[in-house]
Amino acid sequence: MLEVPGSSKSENPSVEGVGPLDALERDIIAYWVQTATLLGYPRSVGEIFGYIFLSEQPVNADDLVEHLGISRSGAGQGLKALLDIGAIRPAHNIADRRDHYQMQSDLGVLVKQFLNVRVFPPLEELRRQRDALKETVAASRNPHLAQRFEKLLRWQGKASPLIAVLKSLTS
Amino acid sequence: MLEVPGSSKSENPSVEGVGPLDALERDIIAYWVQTATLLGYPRSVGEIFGYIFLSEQPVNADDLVEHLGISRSGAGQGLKALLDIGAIRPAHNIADRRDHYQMQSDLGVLVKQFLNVRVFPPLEELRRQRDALKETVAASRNPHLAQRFEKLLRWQGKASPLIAVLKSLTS
DNA sequence: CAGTATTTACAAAAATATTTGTAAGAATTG
DNA sequence: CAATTCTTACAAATATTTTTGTAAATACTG
Repeated sequence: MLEVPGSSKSENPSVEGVGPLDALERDIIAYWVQTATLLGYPRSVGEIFGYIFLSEQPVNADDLVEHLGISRSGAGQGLKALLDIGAIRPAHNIADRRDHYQMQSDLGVLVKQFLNVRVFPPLEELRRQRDALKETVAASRNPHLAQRFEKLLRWQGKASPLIAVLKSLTS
Repeated sequence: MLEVPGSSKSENPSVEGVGPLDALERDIIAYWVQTATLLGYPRSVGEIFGYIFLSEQPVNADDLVEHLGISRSGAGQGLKALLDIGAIRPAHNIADRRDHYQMQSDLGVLVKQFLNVRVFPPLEELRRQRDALKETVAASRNPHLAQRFEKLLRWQGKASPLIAVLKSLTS
């Protein structure tokens, strides 16, 4: 499923293309797959990022198809997902019409975009819903529910400093 | 799929058991389902927590089967998952042999257990893998890979203050 | 300690998410 | 601006996760 990125056969002395370097590269990709999984991304996204992390040159979708054995559309979608969170960035001025990408070396950009795209929007959606429920609970004149929501809002209050820390990373 | 928790028919004046209070309760459970999803838990876990959040009395697995329309084993597994992260706690001294649970009102306990059970272990596993890869990369004498790992470790350095903040919540 | 009730473990079924293949849409080049 | 290449969108196929049902294990009661 995984081939050697970046280096051509001539640079890789291992027999049958399954030498020590390949094993290391597989392990590194597996590491990124785990990282992606932890962040809620599918395996393929981790593989793609791993491949780009390994590759010395900017990478295009067809490289991924060829070396990771995934479909063209899977490659496209994965690249889009990584671009969305700023994990990779377009590499310009390449003598090839196809879009090429390379690793985003600025961690700040990655964290910022990830928070803005993947963390804050669902969090704000939850806050919106919570606010709406709070109104309805108040109107319901149900003392038990009112008490539960008091607790919920106290929780929210305690959590907000932490969210503020994250927000500060965004600026 | 959802029935009215806590309150018996006599307390609930709505016709056919589908009055305004029921709608609100469904919405509140839906809120917790979304929260659970955000944290990587399946729908059922969110429903169970929502039901316990709503319920005035401690809840047992059969209550969940009856009111949420889930299977007995699903109820058991969901309760276990919630117990693991400290979202609910056992309610003792109940005149019933079955295990009863209620909402964990101490947010501190919840955050602490959640971090210890769900966040830190996979993070440490990644660190372990990263350290192992670092060794292998150093041994490989591949300058490009070495450079990539330098960057990775610099990233790790920048992220560690944030992890330290989380760790401090654990104490 | 025998009998019953409850919980846990695990394989099968169902539901959900991911990946793929194809076709339509843009963009680029000559 | 026609032809070609590349990308995007979306339905079908595949893979994975979640839920269920049953059976084994454990704990309680009389």
